[in-house]
Amino acid sequence: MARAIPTIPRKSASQERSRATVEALLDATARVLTRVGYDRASTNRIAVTAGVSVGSLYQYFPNKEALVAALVARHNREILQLVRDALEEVASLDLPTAVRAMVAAALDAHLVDPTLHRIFAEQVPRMGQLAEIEALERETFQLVRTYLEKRRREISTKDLDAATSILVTTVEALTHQFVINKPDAHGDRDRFIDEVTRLLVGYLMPRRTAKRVK
Amino acid sequence: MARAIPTIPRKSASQERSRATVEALLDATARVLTRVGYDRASTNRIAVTAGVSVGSLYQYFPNKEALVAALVARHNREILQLVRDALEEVASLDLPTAVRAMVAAALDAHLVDPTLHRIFAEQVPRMGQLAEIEALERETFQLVRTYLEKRRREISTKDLDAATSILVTTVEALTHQFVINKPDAHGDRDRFIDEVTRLLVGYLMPRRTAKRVK
Amino acid sequence: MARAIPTIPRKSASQERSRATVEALLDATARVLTRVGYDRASTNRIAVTAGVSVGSLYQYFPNKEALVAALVARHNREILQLVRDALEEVASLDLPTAVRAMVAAALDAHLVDPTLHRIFAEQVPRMGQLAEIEALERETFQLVRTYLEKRRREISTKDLDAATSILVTTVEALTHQFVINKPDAHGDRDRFIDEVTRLLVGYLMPRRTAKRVK
Amino acid sequence: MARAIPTIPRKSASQERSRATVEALLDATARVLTRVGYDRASTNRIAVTAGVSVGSLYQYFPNKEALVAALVARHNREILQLVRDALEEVASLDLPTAVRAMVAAALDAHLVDPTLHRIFAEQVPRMGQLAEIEALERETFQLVRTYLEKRRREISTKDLDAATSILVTTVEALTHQFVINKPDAHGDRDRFIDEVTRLLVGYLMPRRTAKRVK
DNA sequence: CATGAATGAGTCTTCATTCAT
DNA sequence: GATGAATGAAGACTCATTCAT
Repeated sequence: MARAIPTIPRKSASQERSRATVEALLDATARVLTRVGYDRASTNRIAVTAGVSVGSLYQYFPNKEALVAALVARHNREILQLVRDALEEVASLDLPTAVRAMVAAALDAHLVDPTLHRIFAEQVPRMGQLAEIEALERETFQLVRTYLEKRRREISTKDLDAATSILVTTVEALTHQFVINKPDAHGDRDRFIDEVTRLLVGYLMPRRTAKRVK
Repeated sequence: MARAIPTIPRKSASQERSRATVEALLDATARVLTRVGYDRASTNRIAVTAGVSVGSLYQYFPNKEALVAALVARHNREILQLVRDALEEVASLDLPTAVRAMVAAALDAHLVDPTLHRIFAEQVPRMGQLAEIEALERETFQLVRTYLEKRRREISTKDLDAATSILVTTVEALTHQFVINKPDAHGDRDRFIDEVTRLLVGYLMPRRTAKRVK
Repeated sequence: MARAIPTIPRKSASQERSRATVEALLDATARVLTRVGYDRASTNRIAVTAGVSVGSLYQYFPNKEALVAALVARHNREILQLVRDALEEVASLDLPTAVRAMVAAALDAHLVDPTLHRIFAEQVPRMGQLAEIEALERETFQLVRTYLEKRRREISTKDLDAATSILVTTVEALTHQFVINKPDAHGDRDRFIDEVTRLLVGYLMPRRTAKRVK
Repeated sequence: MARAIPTIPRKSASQERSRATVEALLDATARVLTRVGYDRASTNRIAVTAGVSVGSLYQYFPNKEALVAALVARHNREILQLVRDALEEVASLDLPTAVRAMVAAALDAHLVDPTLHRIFAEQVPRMGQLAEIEALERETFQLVRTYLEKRRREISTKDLDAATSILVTTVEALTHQFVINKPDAHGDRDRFIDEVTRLLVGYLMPRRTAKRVK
């Protein structure tokens, strides 16, 4: 019998080419988006920037929105990974420390590509309906909720869903606003994290302070 | 002394007609925006809806953005008035009560025209540069900050700017999210206000709980 | 009292301008159609040929098909007028003479703009659903049927609908084929008319021959 | 004399595969044509439907038109066979019976694949220039003409070419119209055939009636 | 020979804006 | 000032066809 031919599942040449094209298109979309904004980002321009023909663009994305949505999804996936890692690291720590770490992680997440993030926030029409994006939001929710569940006893609020929702929304909003308004406030970073942490910890475990005082 | 010339600013007939046209255009913009969305809202369509010719539209607004910006401004002005009134009413009340009232006011504000609000939030490209809009945001900030200043002694945080910023951003984000996700959760309303109030009061006066316990 | 100002309903300037634009567009469509065929006739090319902007084209016609359909309708209307006139002229003549005149009229109709006619026949996708075109076909049917009804006693067939249908279809098909295949057979024209007349008269009044023989 | 080399045309394996691919492509073309119409029938879609790559399609057909032309040709060949068989069967019968049989055959021919037939008639740009299609038309003409020639003495018209032309065109037009307008008029079928037969027999042998009357 | 990713010229269509009336 | 017909740049998208693998 002949020597076993290595057939480890390898992407066929064409599959790799496809993948490369898709990546090039997403990169180009990001570049064009940051350079000229959403409205002036045409599919033709994106294709040219990607070094690919418009036809190829439409081979992989049915329309402009889908293209941008895919980019958003990719971006969100990266961010989600940061959040996931952060939560994993703090899984065993006490709540205040964990919250602080999470806020820091959220801030880092917002700084992955701030320009792009800003574009997404300010210009890209919300396509909440897009399944993938919603899924990512739901996963973030779940990750946080799961963590809170483990710490349930330390938390005063009984409605975990509400607490999670408030947590996620608040962190997102404050982080976002901080990054938008102080793009280079390196010094303020820690103070900002302190404040937000205080806000959230005070919400989740108000008794703590009380008991101590007693 | 010369006879007082009546200079009480009185709109001339044509001035009034102008004003009416402008109002009609803004109303039409709102209607078209909510009906077909930002991208498909063309100036021609808006003009037709307003019962006015496109030419007239351009008589009053240099371009499409200015038109939308004016609508946003008008909408914000209404909302700001609600906030102003609310703050005035609670000026003398204690902080928890005041915060609760403000959250309620913010919620009301978001419910003035939820559909339009959603469109603004999700579809209208942010025109942060537009002077008038920025001014309104600044005024909101100032109103809240002024209130906090009066209550300074009850507040633990020393950095009032930071506190104001956090307050405004958080209330805005949570309120917005609540309205978007639960367009008809009448029952949840009070629980929502409770939670947000607790979050913010806990942040502004953490000692309170402690002292009481003692 | 001042002299009565003549207010005979006259097309306003803009209405006339509109009408002129539409006419120019239809003429251009005909020209482009005959020059490059249906498939290569683009709306942009038509607009340029008409000396009008594409935008104007779309002001009056929602799409290419509508434009072509309007042209077909205009062409059919001209042809229908020929048929109508011919039928009116022969209304009082005996059937054989009338049929011959009608065939001649049909032939003339097909020669109004043979190139265009050929394009319509060979290249333009049938849009049978278009109301106007169907209406014209129905009117032709009615005109012929009405004539036959008047001559009912001379006709052997009892089913007038069937007879009309056969008449119209046959004349149309034969005339069309003659024009297509012999674009310049001037001499054959009379012989052709003879044959078709014989075909149809033989169908409508077979007894005639018989009686004569007796 | 050299040993006879077996040249009996035998399809090689690959030749058979080729043939199968071609058939698959034609079938797919028919299916796509009937499903989405001519304009939306793209070569890519046809290839996919045929379970073949676009590249292969172009291996066998130089362009889209050739593909459709081949399908038309195949369809016409089937129809022609029906006509041929019908004429063979009636070769020895008297003219009225023969004509009736032919009309029936034409009707059957039109019902082979009415949807496809309709598409050809209404949507496919005439490609009269295509040699094969013209050849088929000429053969139909010849078949009919040959039959008429055999029956020459019974026919009054002297110009056999003209008679053939009129016969073929008329039958084609009437049959087509009948199929298009009454897709399910089972009952009318016989009456229709009667009428058309009467039309044509009356044309070919007008004396007949006369004689009878005597 | 088969494959199917890539191509890109060419379409249709929209819409903010202008300007003659 | 009002009107609305006209403009035309620009964009989204298609599809017959090619060619590297």
